[in-house]
Amino acid sequence: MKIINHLEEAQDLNMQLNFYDKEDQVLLAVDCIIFGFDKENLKILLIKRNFEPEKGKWSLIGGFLKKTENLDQAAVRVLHTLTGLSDIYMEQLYTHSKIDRDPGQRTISVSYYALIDVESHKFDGIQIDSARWFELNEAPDLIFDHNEMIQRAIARLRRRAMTKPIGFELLPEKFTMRQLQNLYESILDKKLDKRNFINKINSLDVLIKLDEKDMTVSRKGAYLYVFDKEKYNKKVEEDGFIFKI
Amino acid sequence: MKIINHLEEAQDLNMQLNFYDKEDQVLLAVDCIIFGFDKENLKILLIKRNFEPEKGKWSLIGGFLKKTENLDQAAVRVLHTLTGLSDIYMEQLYTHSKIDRDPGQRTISVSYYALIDVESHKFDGIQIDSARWFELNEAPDLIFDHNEMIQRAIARLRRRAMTKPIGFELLPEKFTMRQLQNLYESILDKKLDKRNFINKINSLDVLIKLDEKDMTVSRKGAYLYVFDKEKYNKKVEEDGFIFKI
DNA sequence: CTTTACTAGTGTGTAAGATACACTTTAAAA
DNA sequence: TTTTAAAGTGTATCTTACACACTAGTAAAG
Repeated sequence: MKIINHLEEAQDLNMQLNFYDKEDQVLLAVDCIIFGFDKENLKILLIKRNFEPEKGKWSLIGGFLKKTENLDQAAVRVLHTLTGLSDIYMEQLYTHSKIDRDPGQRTISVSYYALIDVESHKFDGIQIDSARWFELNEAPDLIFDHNEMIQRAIARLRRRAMTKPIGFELLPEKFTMRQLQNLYESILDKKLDKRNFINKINSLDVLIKLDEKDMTVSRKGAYLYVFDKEKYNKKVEEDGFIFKI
Repeated sequence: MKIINHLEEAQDLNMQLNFYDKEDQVLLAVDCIIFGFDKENLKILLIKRNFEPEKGKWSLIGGFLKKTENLDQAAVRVLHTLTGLSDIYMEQLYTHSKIDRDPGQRTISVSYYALIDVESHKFDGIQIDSARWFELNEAPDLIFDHNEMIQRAIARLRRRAMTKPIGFELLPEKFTMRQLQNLYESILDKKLDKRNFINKINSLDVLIKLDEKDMTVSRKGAYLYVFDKEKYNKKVEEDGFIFKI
């Protein structure tokens, strides 16, 4: 009967599915969408490829997974190798597998996004001559499916930033309310009301206001704040607190 | 100087990263977390492995990616081959790459979750003798990192169900308000207030109330509804509507 | 035919949170 | 001392979330 046939068939296919074929091995790549914030605007770091295929075109930073590491480690290694950066917030995004996404060879790529504060890392070696920061809406056309990866990364960053305190990864340790607001305005791509924003942030009660001012922007000077990570973690553990902007 | 050295080093490594090695090719698997709802409870479908390694243990449904398909296609194929199901909602979740996750061989696995209505698919061939539905909290210990995959899937389902109308994938085409509420209570694992739930759903204005009752549960009978997908899509496009429970 | 039993169905008041909105303060520079 | 430019601050109103309890309808039992 149909079900029995299907059953036998399924068990056969089970075997087929699981007796693998060396032929079906693939190359796994990791590509990093690196977001940076320079107190004004949200940017992404791109490099001009100095190797084939697509030499001379702009692309994300990427590399291949090695047998001796997992994907998170590969992402960290790739980022470090090409930019000198380490100890950076990274998160896996999505795995891209269109058959001809890399015309040279069958490659599946796992995208990661990273968040860094541009100013604090200015001299970490990001000045590979071929690397450059681009405004989100001024990024050039990229190779393969890298544009799609960036779109996904932006969407994810937007969602995450609304419910997790990942924004602070993009700011220096000490920051002003205005910088924090600029950051959220960049991420969400819309203007926010100054008073409402400050009221909301203060009601979350996870920032420490310092007795110190940033005098570089205004005459009056703006108080500096730091994110109180311990307090935040404690609130999350104890009351299931959600950081909600 | 440091930066110049780093620059040269980086370009060298660029080459290293991109002159790939056949040695670094890996097997890519796909594993499916299949959620089902039977008008009462949320369940997952597991199979007892009839092949090594870990023969006899429970696991998710899975298989290997072939050179001729992308990951979405592989997930659809694996699901269809092992259960007979087709035309099912699926979404990519996460890529698992711990080095020893599969003790037999280096395998990276991409997890997908699928949503189906158990009743409507009772005779689609899910009765492979070794497959069974489990309540979420009664699932046995699974092989490899499959438990972790399920936890991630539950978390994702919870978040998605709050902002996208994917819940309807788990219900028959026609359903009662009580079934819809049961579904959300199962997904969120908490009781909801009947009146508030109905008020909220009605305010979303994407259901059509039929002139037809389900008489199987109560004497009075409960009106049946269908999800108006066209109306929903139109609202999303025109006003950026968000389905928010 | 009447009663019983069982689930479906319905509306409002209150509290909390979101939003809109404009003037005063501060300190450096002119 | 005046000017300038950004920082900082509070309240009223609207909207949304939540708590809450009784009536309606039908089939089955007596």
